[in-house]
Amino acid sequence: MLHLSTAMVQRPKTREQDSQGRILEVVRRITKGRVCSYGEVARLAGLPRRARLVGTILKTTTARVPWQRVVNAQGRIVFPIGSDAHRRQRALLEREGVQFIGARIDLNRYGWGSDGSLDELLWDFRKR
DNA sequence: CGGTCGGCCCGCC
DNA sequence: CGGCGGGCCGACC
Repeated sequence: MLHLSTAMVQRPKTREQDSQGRILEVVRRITKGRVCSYGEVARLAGLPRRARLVGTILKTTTARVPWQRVVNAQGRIVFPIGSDAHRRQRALLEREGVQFIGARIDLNRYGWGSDGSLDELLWDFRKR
């Protein structure tokens, strides 16, 4: 399991960097074959109501994180259907076993949190 | 189901 | 400092 300290190799100085670190840390932990919404990632990172920031960070970061596992609260890829980005994200998700119904993912089935690893995350955060 | 409307809050002019 | 818009969200029609 990834230890928290490994994700913080570069200690954040500003609040912005801190937020970014926390968000990327949560995204990194989303289990393969699961998805999580922007808003949920924000909440888990301790940044409620910052869904848009999650999007901004995923767009700009160069860090290798499983960005494809973040979708909107309706279980849909945010990129326009037909765009390269949309196809790319969908292909990555399908490759890890996530099924689509039309353009939608059933969050009750593939939403992160129904597989136990989320409990580990919360436990880790509580220990800090 | 799809469309709109605020609300959100920071990042970037 | 003031405005604007974003890989969003929930409520509502």
